[in-house]
Amino acid sequence: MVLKIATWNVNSLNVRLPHVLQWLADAQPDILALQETKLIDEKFPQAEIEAAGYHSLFSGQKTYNGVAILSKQPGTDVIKDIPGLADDQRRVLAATYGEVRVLDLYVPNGESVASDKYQYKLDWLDKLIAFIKVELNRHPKLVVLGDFNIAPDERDVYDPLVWEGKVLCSEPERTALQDLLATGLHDSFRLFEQEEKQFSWWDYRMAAFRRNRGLRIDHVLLSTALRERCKRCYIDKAPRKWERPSDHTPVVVELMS
DNA sequence: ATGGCGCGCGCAGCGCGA
Repeated sequence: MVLKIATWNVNSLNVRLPHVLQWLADAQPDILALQETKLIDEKFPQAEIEAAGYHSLFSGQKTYNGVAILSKQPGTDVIKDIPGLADDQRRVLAATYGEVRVLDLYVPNGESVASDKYQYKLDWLDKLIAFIKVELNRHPKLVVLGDFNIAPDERDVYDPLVWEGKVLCSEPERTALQDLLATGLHDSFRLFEQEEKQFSWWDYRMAAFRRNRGLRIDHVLLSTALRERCKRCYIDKAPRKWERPSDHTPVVVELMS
């Protein structure tokens, strides 16, 4: 048996619900973590998702942010905040599915390295790392996935010179991601030999997708106990080719269960 | 060299994303 787990920043679930339902039908994931739903909980399309055979957990707000986890089996032990981080922004959702703990993240973008939002991003990542140390002790079988808004290294950037030192690629952000991995997590994409120039996000402008001018900023991180069970990690570019797509596309892992 | 799109909100055009 294979457990299929995916992450997708949908850039408005209101607009992208048909895409999500289509992708659920096509890919049949066991768990799909969403980011940027941009919906208050009262407007979450729970009935439509249930009709597709999926349970849902969600933590949303108006206009911005918002995370959700869709799953074939219901989740338990739900957390909607990093403990000790009082934050109105809905960026965190954790739940347990059988023996696997899932932590869905929408990491702050940061805007630019000179921005207050960039400092907020680095502080947020510090708090996250402290939380993950605790979470890994409680749940050795941990998946941390989502939109990290960090391209881990040069392989993850279409033109490293253009992006050098810029937000999403700056050294402090990359160091924070390395510190996060050092708690005992592994970038599932890099567990395997991969083709070059594979990305999970492409700007809507400049025909960036057609020219493959993208970044790999959406990740599925696995604890050591789950790394051994990971058979595959791939980026599914198909939804990025659909009409009116999100600028991100799903990243998928398959675990032996 | 710059900006170029798409979203929500709300009804014009701006803030935001990455």
